[in-house]
Amino acid sequence: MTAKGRIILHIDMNSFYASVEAAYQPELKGKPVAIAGNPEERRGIVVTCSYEARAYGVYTTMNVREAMKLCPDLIVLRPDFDKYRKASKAMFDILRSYTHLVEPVSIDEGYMDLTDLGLDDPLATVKEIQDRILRELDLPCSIGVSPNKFLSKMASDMKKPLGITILRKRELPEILWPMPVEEMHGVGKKTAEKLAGISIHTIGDLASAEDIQLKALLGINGPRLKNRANGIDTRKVDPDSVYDFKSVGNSTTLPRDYTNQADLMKVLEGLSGKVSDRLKSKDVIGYSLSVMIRFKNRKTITRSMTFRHPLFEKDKIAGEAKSLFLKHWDGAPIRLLGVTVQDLQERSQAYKQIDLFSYEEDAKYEPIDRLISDMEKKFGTGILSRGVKTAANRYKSETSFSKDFLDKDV
DNA sequence: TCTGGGGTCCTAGGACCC
DNA sequence: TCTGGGGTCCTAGGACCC
Repeated sequence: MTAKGRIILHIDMNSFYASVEAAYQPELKGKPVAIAGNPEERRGIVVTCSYEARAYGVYTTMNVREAMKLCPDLIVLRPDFDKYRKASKAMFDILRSYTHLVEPVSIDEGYMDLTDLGLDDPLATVKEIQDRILRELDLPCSIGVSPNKFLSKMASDMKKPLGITILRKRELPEILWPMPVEEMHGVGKKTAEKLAGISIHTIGDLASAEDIQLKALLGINGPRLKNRANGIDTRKVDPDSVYDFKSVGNSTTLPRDYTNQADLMKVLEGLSGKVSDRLKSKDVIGYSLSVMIRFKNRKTITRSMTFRHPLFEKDKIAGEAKSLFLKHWDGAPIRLLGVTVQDLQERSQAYKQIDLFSYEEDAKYEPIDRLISDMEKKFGTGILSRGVKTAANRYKSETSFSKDFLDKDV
């Protein structure tokens, strides 16, 4: 049987932020470098570090002061995301010069599908890609090559930095199956613990586990992980997936725990402003809002609300975020606040809905609960029920929210 | 080891509809 | 009045990833 599998690549930039800094400042090369927040603040943690720093035991999420104890010569730089975004774009431009089937996953990694290029020697092309990124941008990457996304992702992780790893299906028993199951992409600490409970310790154990048992333990994720362990993954490389944002949020750990309401309101305003700016620059609007609250003891809650009218203006987002926060705050010291807008839609798609629902000036921008109570006053209590909410959502893009709509059999 | 900020996807219960 | 089954929406939380 001829191998008619696909040729999927996973490109993973090596210690990306640190490498970008070294590309800008060659004197950093060969030195222990960490990108981190301010060590004076509790936010001061290592975001990325060079391989030289890792040799000292420095790792991502480590406190900067901890890191400097381990490595006194550590060069600590503040992150410069504009720089990283620019480098990322240049990197993806190189990938796209081969095929449009490039799917960015994050700022420093992505997938490519080379199948349809009909290459005689795919490996030569893979080497060329790695080489060009290194020569043209001065940035190292590791590349995994296999018939699907999952295996390529696993493969790119196997040789760093500057590795190229080819993973063929027939090699799975030898290469993949002996690995601890927690090294599988998609298996974290909790899942690994659960799996250990039914004596699954390696990827091979998972590959031969009972479907029913996995489903009972992990839900639909169980059989999916088992498939991956067997090298089965049918996900396509989708160049458009980057444009499907599901949410836009900003959060911040406060310099100290706050209890003063005015201070907290200021923070929420700042976060709302950032979210609003980002929504506008992406040209999207949202229909629900959630506020994340982390207390002194690190316990974290989220409180959310769905709206009839789109959110994108700073004042609107801030107003709703504040009232949502105040509704659930008892004065306890706060460590972190976050504001996120979800249920996004392209702004161009949204104009008609704004029109449909502005049947009444003061109903504009009201959350549905208030809108409904207003309408009950107008049309009588009997006519409206909770079901109207569901129905309104179902029909929101097809019909107008008017007396006509209320007369419909819903 | 006591720790950031950006996300995605899944689960589960209550309320409701048909 | 009690009964069932399929489904959606909303909210909250958890696991995971980079």
